[in-house]
Amino acid sequence: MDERYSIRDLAKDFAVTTRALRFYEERGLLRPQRKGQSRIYSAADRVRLTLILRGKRLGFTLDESAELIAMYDPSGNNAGQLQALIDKIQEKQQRINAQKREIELMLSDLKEWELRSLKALTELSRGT
Amino acid sequence: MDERYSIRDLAKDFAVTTRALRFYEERGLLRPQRKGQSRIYSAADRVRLTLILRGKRLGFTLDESAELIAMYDPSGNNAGQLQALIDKIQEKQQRINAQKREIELMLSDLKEWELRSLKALTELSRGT
DNA sequence: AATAACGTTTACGTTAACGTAAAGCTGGAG
DNA sequence: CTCCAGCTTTACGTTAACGTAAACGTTATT
Repeated sequence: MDERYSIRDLAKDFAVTTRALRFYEERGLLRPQRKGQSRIYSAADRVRLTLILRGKRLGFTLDESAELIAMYDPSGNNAGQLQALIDKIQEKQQRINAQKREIELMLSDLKEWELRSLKALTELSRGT
Repeated sequence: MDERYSIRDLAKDFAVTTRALRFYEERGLLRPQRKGQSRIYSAADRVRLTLILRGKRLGFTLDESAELIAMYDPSGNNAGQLQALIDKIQEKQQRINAQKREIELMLSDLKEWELRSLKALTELSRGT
């Protein structure tokens, strides 16, 4: 249950480069153990990496993800942390919803134009 | 109806810096006229700027916005252009919807945790 | 022992979207 | 004419998130 993974295992499993993994560590987002000079990743590290990548997909910066992961961490888990985390994520949700509305507006505009130009074309071909 | 605006007018109206405006021009997204050495922006330029900023809010790069604006442009307006534009924007819409779903999942997870930890706390204070 | 296959550190390179600063026109108020 | 505010060009600086390359250690295999 506490499997050990090499850096290449992780890179392969998550489709990222080893450079990225070392970089995340440098930025404090991962803290793999060492066996000699080599890094050894645990299941917990995989969870953290999952969160990092999810953050990226949602447009968070690495610093933001670091913050979120720290809040996720059940070490200093006073309920305030959790609520703060929820707040942060809800903010993001607002932005995404705003984007959704904006792009829906663009599309309805464009489709209206499309209709109009189609009509214009057919009328034109009828010599109206 | 074909008002003329100085670079500072535009910067103020759209809350961007003059540097940004010159940069957009350098990247081919704006083409203001010149009166002597100074730039003179038209209503059409304002529309283009609106599209640029909308693009930014939606997470498009400037290059992508340039492409979209070119398609918007009614100069070479064969209906194919319009459809291609719609397609591109629908792609973006998919991504945004995916983000929306993903963040909703995160939130429901978090709220569930919240519930659990609250329960744990109260039970603990009751000495259960 | 030699080679291959991985891993490590160190460090410079890259792209995007401007920020910031320097230094020089220029048109209008006084 | 003089001067300043506002415009211009030129160019180097900045941040994020790695890419890329060099040079070197380690281990398992041949």
